[in-house]
Amino acid sequence: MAEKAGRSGGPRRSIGARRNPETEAAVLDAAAELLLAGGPKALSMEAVARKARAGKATLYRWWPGRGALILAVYERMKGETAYADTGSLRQDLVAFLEYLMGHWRRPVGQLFRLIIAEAQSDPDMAEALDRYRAERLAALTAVVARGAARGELVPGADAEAIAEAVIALGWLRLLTGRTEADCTALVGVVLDGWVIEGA
Amino acid sequence: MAEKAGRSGGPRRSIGARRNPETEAAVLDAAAELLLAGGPKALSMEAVARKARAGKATLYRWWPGRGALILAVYERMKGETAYADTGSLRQDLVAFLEYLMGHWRRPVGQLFRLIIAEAQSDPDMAEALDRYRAERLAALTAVVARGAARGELVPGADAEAIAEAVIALGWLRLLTGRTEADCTALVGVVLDGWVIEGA
DNA sequence: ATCTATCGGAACGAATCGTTTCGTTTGGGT
DNA sequence: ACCCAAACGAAACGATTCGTTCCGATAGAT
Repeated sequence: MAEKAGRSGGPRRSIGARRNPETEAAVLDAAAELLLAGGPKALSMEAVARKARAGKATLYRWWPGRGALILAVYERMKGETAYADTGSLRQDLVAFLEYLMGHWRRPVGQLFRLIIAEAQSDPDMAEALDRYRAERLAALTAVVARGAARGELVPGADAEAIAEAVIALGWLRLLTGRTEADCTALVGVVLDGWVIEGA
Repeated sequence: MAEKAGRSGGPRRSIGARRNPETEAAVLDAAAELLLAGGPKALSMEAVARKARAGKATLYRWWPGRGALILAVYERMKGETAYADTGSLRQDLVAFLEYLMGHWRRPVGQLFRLIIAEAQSDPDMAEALDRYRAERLAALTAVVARGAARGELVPGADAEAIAEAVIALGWLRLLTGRTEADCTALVGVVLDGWVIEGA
């Protein structure tokens, strides 16, 4: 199933001197399905080309290698991350972490694990991951800073350091297959020292 | 260099119906040198066998695959982790994290990154990593609990959660290539909420 | 003395890699 | 209207690695 041979059943042909969107979609579909079905090592350029009924030349024309293909699949799968604004920093962070963990319990989590793994040996992947991480860290730092501006934290609290600690816990849990977690407790460990409960 | 052909220059032969320690040493040396020189992807069973002047049959006889070989190299490289006992929990944790970061700045850190990466797709490696992680978590939890027993923490502090948060920060820094860090600040983020400074 | 497990070496089929070539299709520039 | 250029699928290439399987030689174990 899902061999993606186009609606007509026939093979996709060139649509002229420009990129065929159907081909791109078929390739990314095939790559995603391979990841889902057989895990990371099932994703070979060879297998993707076969399943997508695409030529390897076409693959290498648009995606320099395995890493680029994985990133493209990820970019397509990940949606927009929502950052709650409940008025309580603690609740905001718990909501973020619960969203993150729930997100990672789905196939996209397996994909992100693979990206982190690839980044340990592929410089391009490492750079892409670092950009993404910095982007997320900045967003979460803003959440913490917003809470601090509301006077929820003791003076001198380092918003970025707190955000990084929350993210670090998320990564550790993801990489060790423990995304079922009490997010309230996890946030509490990091936050309890800095929050002003009553006032 | 370091082609490890034995002291006499000739090839190693069987020493009878038992394992040849020279062969084991030569294989692990070769694997470690390949990792150091060419990175993770340079470590293939083929290359190790070539450099160690060993038969592939010999490799597969003792190490089921790439993962087992990597683990064996790691077991051989990692020394005993020392857990300081300064009388101050904060100083103990800072010392631990500084030791860890310093440790990981050396080649063994690159190796540990590779192990984490492999564990994301290799179940055997994942299990081995989980055992190791649990072992280290228990040891660091003991350090925190020791401090709590001395009355350094507020009542109700979760020693294991605090230890896990410290480890999580270490992992995040390792995986994102930022092992140069202010360990005092990192520990502070997690610990400041729980420590009783004066008393 | 025989048994047995080890050793290095070589070869095997299979899979994947990255590149290249080919013929076909068709939009866009001239 | 015409033709070039680019994209397409398909196939083949040599190279590399994988995991397995033979082989003859070695030497401790029984």
